[in-house]
Amino acid sequence: MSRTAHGQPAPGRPRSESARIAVLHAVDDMLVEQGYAAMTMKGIAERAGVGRQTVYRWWSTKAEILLEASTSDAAHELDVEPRARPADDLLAFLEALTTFLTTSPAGLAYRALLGEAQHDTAVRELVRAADLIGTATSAVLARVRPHAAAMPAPPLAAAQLAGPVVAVILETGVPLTPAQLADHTRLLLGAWTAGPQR
Amino acid sequence: MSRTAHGQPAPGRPRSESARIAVLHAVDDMLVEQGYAAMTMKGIAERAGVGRQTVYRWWSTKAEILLEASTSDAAHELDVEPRARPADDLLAFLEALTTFLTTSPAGLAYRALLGEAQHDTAVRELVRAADLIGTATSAVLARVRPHAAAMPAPPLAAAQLAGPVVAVILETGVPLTPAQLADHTRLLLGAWTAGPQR
DNA sequence: AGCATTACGAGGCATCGTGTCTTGATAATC
DNA sequence: GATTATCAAGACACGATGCCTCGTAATGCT
Repeated sequence: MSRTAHGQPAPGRPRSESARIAVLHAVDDMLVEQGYAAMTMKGIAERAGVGRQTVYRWWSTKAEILLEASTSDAAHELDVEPRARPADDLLAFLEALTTFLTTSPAGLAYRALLGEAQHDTAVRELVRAADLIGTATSAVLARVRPHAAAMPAPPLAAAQLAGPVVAVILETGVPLTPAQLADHTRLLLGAWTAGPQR
Repeated sequence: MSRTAHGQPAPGRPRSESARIAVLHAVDDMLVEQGYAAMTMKGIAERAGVGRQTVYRWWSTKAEILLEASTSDAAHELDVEPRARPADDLLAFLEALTTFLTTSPAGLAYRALLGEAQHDTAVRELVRAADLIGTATSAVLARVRPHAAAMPAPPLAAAQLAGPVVAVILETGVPLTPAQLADHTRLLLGAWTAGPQR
């Protein structure tokens, strides 16, 4: 349980860690009930039954709370069961990624954070440091790499695999279809397996 | 010069189109001077030497103004000169896209809009309707398609080409390197040319 | 030219969110 | 049982929003 950023959380020890947990639960609930835009620091405090100063004591922005509230869920949802065939492995991951970004509360939170990151440097650092999608993508790629001799280095390969999925959702809100995901993995895996075509 | 959304801009015709232009110029300037986050409707009006009501008369949100102010610049910057070889054509486009998203004022505006779109449905519709990146990408792909027999249908192909570039910038703020862009185009073009590897 | 219409700049207004500060109650430590 | 410090609650100043009202000036129609 990191103390988040904000410096140390105060000299005295927290009388109740439960205040932190109440806030995180409140944020979880409010996110699905009213969405990110309608969430306010004041509203979070009231919903959590907590003083406003208590919220500010541990987090300095909505983004920090949201990230802490959704990180573990996100990591769990993007950690797909390995499949025997590489193509199935990649496809299962991309489908999980799509579900995450379009329907999961944690995914919606992540998209909101990604949005804030575009005009707030501090949030950008938070998102980059968490790197939820990059980490999950790399895990899958590590399993597939032995079967794909021509796969580029991790950063580019991860971008090639997940980038199209992420970008389309961020730009339009509508994900690639399962058929498109299948075509994408097939083409990419083919290129990674076959080697450069000069 | 479209009248933007907002319904009709009012029954009477604009006494001076110059008010609109002043606002658009002010937004352009303020975007580079203070960034999107610091921009306010009040500030825009004052900077443009215009009453606040005048701003609200023609645009209902900051996002609408920003989109109108940067659309033509964006389209121009993403319209790259065709190259003889398909690989060069794709690479030149991706480099232009990278420059656009990381250094151009219009590109920064577009990223800010993309950010807002993640928690504002109305903005999402605006961005989707404009579809600046998708349009530019499709134009390039149309030139390359004759040389790439196995290229998927336009929506997927566009996502495969531009998605990784866009996603990495949105997620980290740091673009793919020129070398990575070159590797990406080479691999993609190879896969599109060679056909499915089953 | 003259009149009605309507946008215009300026700024007041209520409302809301933010982040800080204060208060009185409550729990932990000695 | 006294001291200390956290806590919930809410007051506060500030800034942004979007609406509304002025008096003014430009436009369209006759």
